[in-house]
Amino acid sequence: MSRNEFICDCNSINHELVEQTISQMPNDEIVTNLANFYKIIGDKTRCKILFALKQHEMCVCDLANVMSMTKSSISHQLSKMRECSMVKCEKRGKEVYYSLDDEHISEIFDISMAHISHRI
Amino acid sequence: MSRNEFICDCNSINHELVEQTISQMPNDEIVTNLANFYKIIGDKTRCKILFALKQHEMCVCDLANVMSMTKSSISHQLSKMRECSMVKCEKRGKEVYYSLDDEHISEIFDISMAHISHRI
DNA sequence: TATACAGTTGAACAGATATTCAACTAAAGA
DNA sequence: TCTTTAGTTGAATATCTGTTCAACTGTATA
Repeated sequence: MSRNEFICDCNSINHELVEQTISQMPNDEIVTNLANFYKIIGDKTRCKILFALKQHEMCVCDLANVMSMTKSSISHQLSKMRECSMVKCEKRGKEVYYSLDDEHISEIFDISMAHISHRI
Repeated sequence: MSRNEFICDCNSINHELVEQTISQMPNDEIVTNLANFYKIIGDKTRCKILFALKQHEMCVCDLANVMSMTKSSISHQLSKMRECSMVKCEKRGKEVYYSLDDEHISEIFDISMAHISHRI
């Protein structure tokens, strides 16, 4: 990348550092996935759903009552969480039981919780 | 909480589990903080800023060039990241140098990255 | 088979949020 | 002191996102 391709014309730019950082930046797909993953946790409703499912598998009605929200609203959120493989579901009779998709989710949630508690 | 206070009138509710989960739910302040923290990482631009600052401290112009974005836009994002103590800054001459606020941020970012890479 | 129930889904709406633009502050150098 | 430069800030706009509502699917039961 040559000098005049830089978007900002400040004189204080550390060109070597900028170019090195660009070259080390993870590819767009990874960054997108990382951001999308955190966007999902970055919502009170979904945080609480994760916390609830960490305790025990639950059907949509259970979750609706835990959260004091409508089934529809919970179902929409669960759909997003399924999309990114945060939760999995299993239909048993008329009910659909949801649980965390894998141990990773629980772990990362614990670490984050500890991190936050540490800062308050 | 008595039976008729439940928001959803399904017959399949596991009342004991629901009440137990509600009682174990972290208080609202903690959930809010957790969600807000992740909302900040849950954005491509801010993910990239974090990645860049993990490599080295940088001024706003450096970051603008790394990201190919305007100084104003970067500055707005840095402001949000400062608010939740993700980054800190230090004015030296005309420039303002930004860096990650503490080791926690770097750690949690690494863990998340490993987690995501694992899933792709 | 008809009905009730658990859950899903798409459209619509309201509130949140990222970027742009222009005006501003503060520091450096002429 | 005047000008330039690095960065900040508030308002405006466009886009995104969470919840609601109503209609729908599939399963259980009377």
